[in-house]
Order: sequence, then C-alpha cells, then structure tokens
Amino acid sequence: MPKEVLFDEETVLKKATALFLNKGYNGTSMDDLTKATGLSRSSLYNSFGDKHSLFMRCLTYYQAGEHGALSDAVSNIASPVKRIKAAFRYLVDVILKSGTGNGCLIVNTTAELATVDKEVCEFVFRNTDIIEHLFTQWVKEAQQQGEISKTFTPTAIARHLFNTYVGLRISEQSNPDKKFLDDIVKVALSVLV
Amino acid sequence: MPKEVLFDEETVLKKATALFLNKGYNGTSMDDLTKATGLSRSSLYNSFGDKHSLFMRCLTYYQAGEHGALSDAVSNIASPVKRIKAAFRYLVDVILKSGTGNGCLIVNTTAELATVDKEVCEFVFRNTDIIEHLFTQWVKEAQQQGEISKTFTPTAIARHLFNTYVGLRISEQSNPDKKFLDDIVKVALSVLV
DNA sequence: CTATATTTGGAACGATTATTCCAAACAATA
DNA sequence: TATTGTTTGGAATAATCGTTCCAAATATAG
Repeated sequence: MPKEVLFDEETVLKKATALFLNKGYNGTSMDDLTKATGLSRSSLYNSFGDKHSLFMRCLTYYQAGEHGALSDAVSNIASPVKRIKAAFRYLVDVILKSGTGNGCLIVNTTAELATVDKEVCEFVFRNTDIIEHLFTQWVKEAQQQGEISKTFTPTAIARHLFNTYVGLRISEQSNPDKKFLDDIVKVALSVLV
Repeated sequence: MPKEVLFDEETVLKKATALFLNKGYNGTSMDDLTKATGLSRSSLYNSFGDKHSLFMRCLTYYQAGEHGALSDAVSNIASPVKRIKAAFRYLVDVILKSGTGNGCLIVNTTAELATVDKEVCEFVFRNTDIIEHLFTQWVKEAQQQGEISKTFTPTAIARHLFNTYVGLRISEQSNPDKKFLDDIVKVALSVLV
C-alpha cells in the first residue's frame, strides 16, 4: 500500500486561499504557495494539479466556507427581514474584525479574471445565481408574511442586495471604515419596508 | 534640437488603459503593452518610466475620462434627483453598449492591488473621496430643494450611491444582463424619496 | 551639410514564472 | 523483513517576466 499523505488537505487549501485572497491569482506564484503551505512543488502539483486547478479548488472551498458561516450566523432567525439585516450586520462585523481589508475572493476574482478565464466566468455566474436565489427566497418570505411591501419583485430586491454585498466587498478595500460601511448598509437596507 | 516624439501620448495611454482594463495589472506584460501600443520597449520606458508608472498614468487618465464623460452626460440636468437617476441610467447604458463586461479600471484595481500596493491604495482612497463628495453635493441639493426627505444624511446616501456604483461594476462582469442591472438600479435608487 | 540631441528598434540581461522530472524516503501489505 | 506504490524534496527546464543597454535613425539648429 502507498505511503499516506502527510499533510491535511484542508489546511493547505485554507492557506492557499488566504494567499490568493491577499495577492490575487496572477499576483500569487507557485513559489509563494509552497512557502505558505509548507509543501514542496511536487506535492502541490501531485495533490492539486496545476496552479489553475488549485485556484479553482480554493474558490469552491472559499465559497463553501462563506456560505456555511452565513448560514450559521442567521439560520435561526425566524423573521426574514431581521435575517437579511442580520446578514449584513454580520458581514460588516466580519470585515472589520478581519482587519485585512482583503475583500471577498470571489468578488476579487470576478474583477481580475471573469472576462479572460472561462472557467472562472462560469463559476462566478453560478455563484451570483446561488446568492440571488437565496436572497429571493428570503424576500419572498418577507413579502408573504407582510413584513415588506410588494412594490418590487423579490428578484429585483435580491439583485439589489447582491449588488450591495459585492459593493461592500470593494468598498471595504478602498475605505475600510466602520462609519462608511454602516452608512451603506443603513441606506441600502432602507428599501426593506 | 532633439528629434521629436513620433507617437501621440494620449493614444498610447488609451491603448494601454484598455489593456490593463481587460487583463489587470499583473495579467498585462510589457510585451503585451508594446504589441498593443505599437511602441518599442525603449520608447515605452523612455516616455512613461517603468510598468508601474505607466499604470498609474493610465489610472489617472481613466479617472479623468470617466469623470468627464459623466459630467457631459448629466451636467445640464437641473433637478438633482433626475441628475442622479440619469447618471445611473447613463452608466448602465455605457456598460451594455461597451459589451466587453470589463468593468471599471479603478474598481478592478481596488480588488487586485489595494491591499498590496501603497500608491494604488492612496489613489483609490482619493477616488472614493471624490465620488463621495460629488454625490454628497447632489443629495444635499436635492434635500434643500425638497426633492427628497432628510431621513438620511447626504453623506450616508452618497456612500450608498457609491457602493451601488462599484457593485454594478462588478455585477456587470458576473452577470452582464440588462434586466439584472436595471433591477439593481431601480431598487437602489428607490431610496431617493 | 554638419553637428547635436533625442528617439527608436532590437538584442541582451538576470530574475522569476509554471511545470516536469527523478531519485530518495517512507508507510502499509504480504 | 521484503516488496510495493506513493509521496516527497530539490534540481532542472523552457518560457516569460520587467528592465537595461547600445547602436542606428532622425529631426532640428547652426
């Protein structure tokens, strides 16, 4: 039987993801990745394929992590409007507590690669769809329970919420200030009436 | 007297900017730039310094161009609320007409370099401030003329508008669809009452 | 026409890029 | 313990990176 793998795959993904998040895809070299993960070149290639494959793994790993964290933060909130507000308060909280101002890997990747990398393009499109549907569900709930008016369609409001999210992920990098982000959330969520 | 420069500096900047907008800073090589501009390496270095200097020139060139285009599009609109709405309609129009889905150079650069490049960081911070102040002026006007309520401060609304703008510049890359962008604008600007 | 000053093209540079390769290390089975 | 199959580290690769350098080209001034 083969020698077993000595490293924890998730630990490696976590460190690689942090690196990509900080320096971007093109700004991160395989040398950086070996140093950050502690793995040698061959181990990295053997376990994750080439740089692009590793990056795609990081993207899905990051996506799952973010989605899980958000679920944990708001899943027990019954009121859909309160759930939406809590989600954005949670987001601002995470941004300020991380302190790095690195933004979101998926948003950053959209800006860096969406127009030149087909695989990335498909990923970010799917991701957009997933978030839009999640928000749409929440808004639909809110309208059915009479928490907010039916002036706009659930989809339209969901898209606005998505846009507010990605905006915040850029804004945190150009002006990582609590008042700035709070102002954005306060006004953006005032449409939920 | 010296031999005069044979190329038009603005034409070169325009082509270099288009390249950076499409492929990002790290994704664009000096070789790409020589091919796109038609200039040789030495001419490029001689006239614009190194890659980073050329990039900063492109950033300010792009900034001036965008600001000028926006001014031209809305400066003759007396009503501040109509002006804001026209600005975002103009933006969606530009996005759809360009068809490239490349987003905004400054937003993309924020995502790619803001946390690792001090000079870029200062630039995007200044840019954020400029746009915030412009929007703040418009909102202040609107409130003074009674076009919208004073529920929120002009700054808070301006920050929401800024956030909506950068969001749109990402969203256009993840889902370049007219209905999608129109929904965002429609809901986001519904706070102007 | 000559001299001058600057640009220009292209070769050349060392550093870094992503990737491959191979022998040595090693854990699990037989 | 011997064998097997895989991982591992590090050297090696070819390509590309940003940058420099220099001789040739060229427009102006004298």
